[in-house]
Amino acid sequence: MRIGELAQKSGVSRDTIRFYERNGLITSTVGDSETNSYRNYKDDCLVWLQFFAGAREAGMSVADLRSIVEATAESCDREVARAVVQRKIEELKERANQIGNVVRFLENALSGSG
Amino acid sequence: MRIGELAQKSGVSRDTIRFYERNGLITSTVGDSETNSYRNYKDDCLVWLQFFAGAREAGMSVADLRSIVEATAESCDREVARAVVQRKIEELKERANQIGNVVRFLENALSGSG
DNA sequence: CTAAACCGTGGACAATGGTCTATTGTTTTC
DNA sequence: GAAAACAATAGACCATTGTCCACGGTTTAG
Repeated sequence: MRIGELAQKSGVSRDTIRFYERNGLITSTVGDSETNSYRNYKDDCLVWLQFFAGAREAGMSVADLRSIVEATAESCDREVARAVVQRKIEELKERANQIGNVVRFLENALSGSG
Repeated sequence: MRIGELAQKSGVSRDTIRFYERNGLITSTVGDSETNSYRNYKDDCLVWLQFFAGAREAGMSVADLRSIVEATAESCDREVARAVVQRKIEELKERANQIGNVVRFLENALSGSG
């Protein structure tokens, strides 16, 4: 599919898709038309982009995402990939914990001074 | 207390403290020495800074923090403050949820392709 | 055929959240 | 009293994460 369709389906803007591509989060191929150099995106790009959107909201950096993408590439060791992802999971859980602390602090502040 | 002590106790760098102060997260007063213009920070600055550190880790922006600080100022309506803080709490909980989704996605990816 | 919509490339611009440096003056410590 | 540590201010600088714009070319719809 072309970038416009991908953008529309994923809800991620063309510019951001290109930005992600420049940063190695997704890849595309140049189609074989002789008249243009439009790029082609496979379905898994859509899946990734949807994941990226959620992950960014969850506070993961583009660098984090890249490390996951890279680790899970076909060429990579399964065990290494597993370790990288596991690590990110731990970090996310820590972050969730931290959010819990902050929420408790704020709730406490509310009831304490209310 | 002076900025150095505050930095050391809070674990937040002088530069960052000044940055926060410029952005209205904390305030200080100029001491009454005739020879210098060193600023004075009260104990509650330390409490705030510790909160800020956790809140930033939890993904809150400086603007978020400012809105909390401003809403909870003495001069402000208790009910307004409560509403602002409650709103932030909801946002944090949403974020925690989002993290949960991402974690589940990643855990699934691990067990799915493992 | 023509206008509208699309595409690629490249680079400028912007907001956020700091960090570092330079300069000048003050305290503290030896 | 000299050196080391601290302080204030101002401004430069940096990475991150996009967004926007201009350009020239392509495809599609009417």
